[in-house]
Amino acid sequence: MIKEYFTDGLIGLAILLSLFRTDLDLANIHNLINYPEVQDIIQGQTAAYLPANFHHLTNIPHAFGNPKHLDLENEAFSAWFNYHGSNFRFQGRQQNNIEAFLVSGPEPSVVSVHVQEISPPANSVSINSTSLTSPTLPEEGAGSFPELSISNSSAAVTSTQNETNNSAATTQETTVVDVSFLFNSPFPGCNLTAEDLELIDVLWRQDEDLGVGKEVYDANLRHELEKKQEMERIRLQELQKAQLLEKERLEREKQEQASRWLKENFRRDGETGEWVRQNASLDASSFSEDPSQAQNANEEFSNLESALDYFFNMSSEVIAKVNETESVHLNETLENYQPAFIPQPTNGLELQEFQQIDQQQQQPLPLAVAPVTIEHQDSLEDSWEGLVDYLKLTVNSTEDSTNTDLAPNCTDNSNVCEDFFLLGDVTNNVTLDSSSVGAALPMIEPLTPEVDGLTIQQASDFLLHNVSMPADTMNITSDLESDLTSGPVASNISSQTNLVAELNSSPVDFDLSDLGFFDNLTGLQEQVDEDINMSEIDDMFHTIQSSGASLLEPIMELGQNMDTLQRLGEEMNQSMASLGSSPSYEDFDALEGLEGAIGGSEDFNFTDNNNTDFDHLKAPRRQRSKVHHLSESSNDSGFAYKNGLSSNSSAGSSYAGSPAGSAHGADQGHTNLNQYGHNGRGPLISSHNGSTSGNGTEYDPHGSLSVAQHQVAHNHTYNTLPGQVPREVKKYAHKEPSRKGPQSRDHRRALELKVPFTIAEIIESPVETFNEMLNAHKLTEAQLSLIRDIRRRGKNKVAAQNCRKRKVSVIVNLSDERSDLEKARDRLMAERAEMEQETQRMRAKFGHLYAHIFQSLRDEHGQPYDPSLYSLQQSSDGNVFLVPRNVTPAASSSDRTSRVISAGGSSTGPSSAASSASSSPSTTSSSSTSKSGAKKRKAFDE
DNA sequence: TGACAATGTCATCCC
DNA sequence: CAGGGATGACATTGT
Repeated sequence: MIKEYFTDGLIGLAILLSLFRTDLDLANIHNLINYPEVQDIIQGQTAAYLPANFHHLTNIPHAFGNPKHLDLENEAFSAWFNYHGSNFRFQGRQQNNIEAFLVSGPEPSVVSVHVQEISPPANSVSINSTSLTSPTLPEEGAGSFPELSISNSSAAVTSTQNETNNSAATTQETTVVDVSFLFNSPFPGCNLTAEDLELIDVLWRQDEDLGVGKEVYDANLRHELEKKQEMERIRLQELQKAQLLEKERLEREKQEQASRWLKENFRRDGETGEWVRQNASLDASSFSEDPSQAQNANEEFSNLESALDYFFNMSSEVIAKVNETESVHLNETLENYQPAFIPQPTNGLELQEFQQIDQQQQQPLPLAVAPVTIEHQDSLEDSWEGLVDYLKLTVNSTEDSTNTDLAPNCTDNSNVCEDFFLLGDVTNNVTLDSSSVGAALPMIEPLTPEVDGLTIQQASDFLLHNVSMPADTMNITSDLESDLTSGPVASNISSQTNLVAELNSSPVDFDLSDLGFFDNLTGLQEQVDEDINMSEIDDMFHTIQSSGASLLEPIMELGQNMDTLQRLGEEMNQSMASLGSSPSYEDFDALEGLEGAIGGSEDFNFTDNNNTDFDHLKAPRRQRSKVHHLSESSNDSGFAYKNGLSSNSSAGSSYAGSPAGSAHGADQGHTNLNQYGHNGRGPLISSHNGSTSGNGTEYDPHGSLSVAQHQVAHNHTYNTLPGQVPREVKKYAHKEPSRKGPQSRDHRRALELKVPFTIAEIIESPVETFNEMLNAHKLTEAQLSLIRDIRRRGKNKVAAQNCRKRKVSVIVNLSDERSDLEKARDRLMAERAEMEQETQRMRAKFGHLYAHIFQSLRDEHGQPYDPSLYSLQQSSDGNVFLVPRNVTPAASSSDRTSRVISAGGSSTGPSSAASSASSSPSTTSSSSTSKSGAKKRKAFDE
């Protein structure tokens, strides 16, 4: 509807605004302009649906190179506008009132991360009102886009200055406002006045205050940096490829050697497929555990175990390669090929730590092999059995990715990682040391080919977020793993996740994670190391279950947005539920009772397979019971229920015709409901004759028709032992004649009137037969009436019985549904509580990390930022920004922003004060309290 | 003997 | 339209 409205009514206005390239706020046009339709028209198709995200500077360098980009919050423009006292009212977009963002440049410290600032002119104290923002648009070129310069003075600027200004304008999201229609004096060639430069300098100084490096703004510097990094990346990739090729070649050779050795010394049993030693003389030598035998390549396979072990290791490596993950298997191979994988020690400390990790990871392999090989070296049989056992063990360990082998090592590994993080924490610096980054990359990249792009991207991106977020992701992953481990997951999954947690060098503990989180601000190697683990985890989960893999998908994306933390928890819980981590054991209660009640029905034996899948269990159960009930109802009474109730209430048909159900006495009557609840749902094997009358009364037809139709051995003897005769059967068997009632009355009357048919014949015979019977005999009117009444009453009696059975079954079903719903409710409530707990935990962790990061930030004076004035915000793409909080105009007098603005000369009082009262997108509600008309977004948020 | 459950019967609706 | 199923209401029977 909105679209229609705008396309019909406001399209003209949008086009006009597009021509003006302004977002003048005339009569609340501001709101209209922000509609996507209008933005679409003004800025282009894609820009309209992208929120003006000013945080994408590095990722989208030319996000604001859009010549149509609207920015009237630019304070310079505002100053100009206020100076001219225009009637126009410019309204800033509150959600864009980001005044600062924290970046960390390649310089080793925050303070030094600054651009080569342009020395401001001496007369820059007050900005000439006519010097407006730079309208330059580097993308468009100077001449191709004759933008406004309000200044009529076409002050000559040097080309260098112009270029610099272009860069500055680009990165500072300079307001592009074409107000030439106001002055009819378009600025030719984007030449800037000296005042423009002064303003730009002022703005730059603002940026410097907030620790913005020039390279962030300067596209040329950025491009150079990216080029350099790209070349380095290519070089590393080539080196890595060469190493991989070498490694593969060595592996192939070794595999061939192992195969050759196996063929020489063993033969494969054609029947069993087992490896049998060809020559017993090998026993003594080849199965000894003399370590000296494993010196050369051939001797490495001096015993079958080692050869097969190598094979399995190879298979593990293949798995690892397929997953494109450098997992523990690869680390195992490092034991043999370590020289090929040791990177150039550009950073001694880090390399030392890295090697420590490697050594830690390499330890378990011999530990795992040794006991097995020692154990089976006595005789051929023993060796054979041992081989089989070992194969099992090896297979298991292969499938589990040597989780058991790594188990004793994980703690040490974690400790190493912890130390690793702690070492990184020593620097305690927000910025990235380019040298350390460069040192870390060649170390890690050979092991992390799949994170290559990520690494390079992050190496080229010095924003705080890009180094912090993966760590955050890892922390979450650690939480996930811990939760999975602690959760009631199946044992194998649990072990897998344990392994994942072990493989993940990132400590699960919060404090350790915290350290890891922050240390990622100072170095990339930890992050990349964790990326390795992320890949490992991802692949692990792929190998565990697809649902498990689905767990990690959102996790990987989670690093993009901290807001998804809670969502992750929910997804995690859901996935855990889907994994069967929360099996609904209570659902088996009914089944178990049912199984016991049905007494030998094989259809429900599937409950023995320990299938914990709730849905898969319940669906067949209900289907089968329904099928049985339907057949039962048709068999039992011979009635085909026509109404809609039949399908649902047919469950009660199991109760139909049951002597236990129909003829039990008062002693059982009180427990009817529960009795039916268990008994009425199963496929009842009726032991009675399956008569339609069902309760064995005197006129129970026991007809041949019914008997012929109901040969199914239904057992309606509920709650009776196999050899026990049901009480009701006994009762009716012996007490039928004693029962006084309508049946006997009809029978008596029939006898009195000498009706030549039995009651059963009257009732059970089909209509045709019944009519033939009547026609075949000469019957009086009284006899005919009695016969018809008997038939009617008999039919109705059966119908009443069935009706009552159905009623009971409906009640039972409703009761069961209620019970199920109650159980589901309890389960959901428990899950909810669990998720809330998890959410709280995540919140607490987030708060802690937030505080940790915030306290680590320093301004240009080395002073920490005031948490009351600044806050860390994260955009949707994962960028983390330091943005000022919404402060009151009085408080903003001491604010840096306002200080800069006053130095810029645009001292328009309320305007400048309000300009500092900007807010982040997440605090727009609070920012709405400030004066809306005069708010302006800081120009340096790009 | 009354309460209660089971069952039968009737009336009615509906197919 | 008759036969018969379904069902509410009531009656009957047995415990």
